[in-house]
Amino acid sequence: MAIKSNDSLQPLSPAETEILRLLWEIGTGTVQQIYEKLPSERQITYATVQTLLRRLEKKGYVTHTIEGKAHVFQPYARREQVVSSAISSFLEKLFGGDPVPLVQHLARHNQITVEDIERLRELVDNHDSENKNTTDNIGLQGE
Amino acid sequence: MAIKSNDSLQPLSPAETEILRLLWEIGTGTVQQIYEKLPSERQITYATVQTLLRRLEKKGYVTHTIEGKAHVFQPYARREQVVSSAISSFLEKLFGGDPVPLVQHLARHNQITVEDIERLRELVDNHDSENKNTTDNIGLQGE
DNA sequence: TGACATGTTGTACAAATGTACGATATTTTA
DNA sequence: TAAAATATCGTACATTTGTACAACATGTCA
Repeated sequence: MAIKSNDSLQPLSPAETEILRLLWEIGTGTVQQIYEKLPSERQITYATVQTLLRRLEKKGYVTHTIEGKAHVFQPYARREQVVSSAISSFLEKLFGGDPVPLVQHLARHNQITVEDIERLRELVDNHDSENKNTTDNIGLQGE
Repeated sequence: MAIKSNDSLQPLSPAETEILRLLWEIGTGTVQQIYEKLPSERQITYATVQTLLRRLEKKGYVTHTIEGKAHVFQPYARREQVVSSAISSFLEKLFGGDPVPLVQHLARHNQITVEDIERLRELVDNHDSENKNTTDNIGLQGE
């Protein structure tokens, strides 16, 4: 079966996201390798990981080449894009698209530190010099 | 049917989250009112909103009282808690639990401004004086 | 080269999700 | 008070999701 064409990916389910993330981490890998990378509390079988990878491929998020008898998977869709759209739809559902409450929540719960924020500020500052008018850009636009 | 007891809520689906958020916004409301609050692009029927509210109630996220012939719904689970757990599981799947890449992404894409970050810093700073040792608290712990 | 180990494929299947219709009950209102 | 409007309730139903087994294929190693 042909994989889905690259543009406009089908939605990623949570379990699929989890697997895709592991693949991003190792760059490229077999079912085995991904399976092994699962935290031990995560009790699913090899077969399940395999199914998830099959689905990811069908949806156009990964591809594979064959090496020996095993499939070697690698990410296919651009990570940046996948992450973007995951964040967008998450923000949309939970906060109507406004990212600020999300970040506030993280700050309040000490999940980001002063240092993190310091670093962020530099990030935004630099970005600013290339893209003016960052100041009032709140929220997501396209929907 | 009895609603689920308050502790350890069942998972929220995206569509349910969307509806619950609207209810949070208006505080209290009938199916009608929530239905009307949906963005016009969101093409679902009154009946669907109703079903979603029924499911939210069954899962313990909302309750209702009766007013005239209509049900008036209101949030039941603590918003803070719901948001927390939604963010946690989102972060878990997409970034293995680390919130920093998420915030970085938002910063890079100009979805949070320098001002936002400034405000955040104050937030964290104040928090710091009450809870020492925020400095190296990165990521989520419990899993 | 043949048995063993390890992969993949086909398939399954219950539960959750998204969506909504039709019947029935109950207010309103003319 | 009868009809119109509006709710709820029961139910349905196609998909997607999470999970996994059994059968079959194929490298690999003794």
